[in-house]
Amino acid sequence: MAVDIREVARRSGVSPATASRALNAHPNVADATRARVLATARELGYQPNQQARALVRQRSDTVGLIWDTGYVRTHGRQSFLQDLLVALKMALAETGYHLMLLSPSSTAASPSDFVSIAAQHSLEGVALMAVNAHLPAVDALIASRRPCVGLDLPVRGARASYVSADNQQGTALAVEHLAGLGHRRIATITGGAGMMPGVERREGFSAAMAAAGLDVPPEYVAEGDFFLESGLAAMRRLLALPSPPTAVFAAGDLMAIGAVRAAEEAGLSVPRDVSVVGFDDIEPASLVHPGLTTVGQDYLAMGRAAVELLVQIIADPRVTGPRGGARRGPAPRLLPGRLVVRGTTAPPA
Amino acid sequence: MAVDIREVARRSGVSPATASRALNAHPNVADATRARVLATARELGYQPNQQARALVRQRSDTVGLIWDTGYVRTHGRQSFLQDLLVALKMALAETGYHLMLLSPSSTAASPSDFVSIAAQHSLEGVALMAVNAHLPAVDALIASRRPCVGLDLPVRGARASYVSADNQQGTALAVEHLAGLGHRRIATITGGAGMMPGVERREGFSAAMAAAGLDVPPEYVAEGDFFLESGLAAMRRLLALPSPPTAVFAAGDLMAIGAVRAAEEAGLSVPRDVSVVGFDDIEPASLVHPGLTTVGQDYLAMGRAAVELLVQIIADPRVTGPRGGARRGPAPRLLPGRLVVRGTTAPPA
DNA sequence: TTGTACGCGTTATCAT
DNA sequence: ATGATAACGCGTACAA
Repeated sequence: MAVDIREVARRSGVSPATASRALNAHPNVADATRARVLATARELGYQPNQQARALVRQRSDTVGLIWDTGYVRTHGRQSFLQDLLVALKMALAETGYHLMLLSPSSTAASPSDFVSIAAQHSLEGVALMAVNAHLPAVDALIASRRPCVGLDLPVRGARASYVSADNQQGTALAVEHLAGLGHRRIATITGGAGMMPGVERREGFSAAMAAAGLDVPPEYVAEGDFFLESGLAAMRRLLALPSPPTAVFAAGDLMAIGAVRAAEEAGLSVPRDVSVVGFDDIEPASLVHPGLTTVGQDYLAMGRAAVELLVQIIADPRVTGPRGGARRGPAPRLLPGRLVVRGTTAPPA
Repeated sequence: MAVDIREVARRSGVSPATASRALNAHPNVADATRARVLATARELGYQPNQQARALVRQRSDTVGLIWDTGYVRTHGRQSFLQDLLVALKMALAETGYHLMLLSPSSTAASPSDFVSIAAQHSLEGVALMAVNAHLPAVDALIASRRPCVGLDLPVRGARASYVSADNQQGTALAVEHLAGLGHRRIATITGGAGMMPGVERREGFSAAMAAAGLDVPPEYVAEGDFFLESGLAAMRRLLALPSPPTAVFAAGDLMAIGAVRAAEEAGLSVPRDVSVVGFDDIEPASLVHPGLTTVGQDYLAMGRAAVELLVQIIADPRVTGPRGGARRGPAPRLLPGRLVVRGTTAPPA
């Protein structure tokens, strides 16, 4: 049914080798011959078999995505990651790569042996999302020198790097906005301690507050986990404080929305009684009322950056420096956030 | 670097053929031999090359997803589709299939030749999302007899079927809820005319209204396209009517949220002055204030159903009935919706 | 410039 | 029960 390269060759009156060369734009083939082969190929609707191609070329024009969606069952969706996936797909499409979704749990044999998965499919690169960066399986993957790019995940290695929001800058934007409005008692609701965005935004908050000459009492740091409920709970704790904050920076929009809800439940009005700023600018941020003031990430740009980075690492000749060169891969790409002022921030009462 | 089956065979003292049989649980192999092969395979960390495997077996344990995300650039994200993708991925992972994201535009040669794409990768099945079901490329794909499953897309064929919400039932739920509250002047904001959900919910609305003994004047049908802006615009038109509706059923949550916003902009209070019901129960539905009353879809169940359907079609021996049997594939799976009552519905003033 | 022959890693057929 | 051998479809030394 499917027409193979030998058929094309035969109908063109050349050998399969020549046909292959013609089709793959090799230099040493007569123009007339190439034209003839290309013509019959088009005519026959020839499409090279990717399996065979990958087998002999040892590459597959495919990158894999490792994304542990286990949290969905217990906590619900995470919009930003979904947006990111779409962006990744779109950016990848333009480069000609396909994207294969691998499930850490899909290999019954070795539950999370990313190295094997990648090798089995001759993946040219791997993108990682929402997995614990400290997993041995991730270390092993990086050590295997297969091109890797982390999305909001600090993977570094000879052929690995990552993209993420510039959390320091973004957080500073939020704090400056709040301070600029006149707030001095500013608290934060943090993301999970294990995730880079959580950690960096937590640290960025302290730094930005210090830069603004503001104090951060320990009780003004309420721990959350990026999901709605944790924002609700954290805000309740903050509001119960003897000296509650007049503004809150939440490390994620979902938590910020939870915080707003908690404030309203407590009989407060946002932003009159308390201001709230989020991070990410997920779709609901513009839909809730009042609209959430937040630090927006350009997820399409982030997807593009991730692909650029990955392509760059893939293209990089695997030159091992002296002594096997434990060289670092390209520098991470930090994408600046922009402040999106909506309706949850105002000067303190 | 990677260890192949011949290495395993050699170290086990058997031929590659026997090693293959042992590893693939073939019947005719001595227990002792199998044990030995399995042991050395594990010891060596042997992982079969999927390319080679797919090449010779003519199948790849991979299903493709065709999802045209072109709309993202112009209209923005569509949460429900993203949710659906996640569900698909999760369900697929449990069956051992991998999921390959194909971009209609990723093949420079033939822009949307799904048949070729599927053939090139030996895809065992293809899932379709957000593509125009009337595209010639889709017809060709179905005609190629490659197992297909549409997600909210009415693809039918010998080896093709689809899953979708039971739009008739879901819409009836919404209308009955509204009628039960005492509303009689109920309008609808429709989805795109080209998409199945839009069409079916439009028709379901008329049917449900008729069943409730209510009239639907033509001006009570405002056309939208599932995106927020269209909901806003449609609601403005409805409210400008000489005799505006007291309740509105929007075919999608985003449009419903837009409708609520338009009502508020017009100085109306929801649900006191006008009630609004949506469809899908996307994440923002529970986040907006007041919470959106809507017809909830279980997206995880839908993903599972899609995978079950696809697996069923794949497993089905391609028995062609008499005369080449243009038999229909399995019946579509319609998933019932459930009414999620939140804060945008109340009895008419 | 072109053709021959081999190998990529695996499974399937047919002997034994 | 096991082993040799031949595919699967393609790219690429090497020879011509």
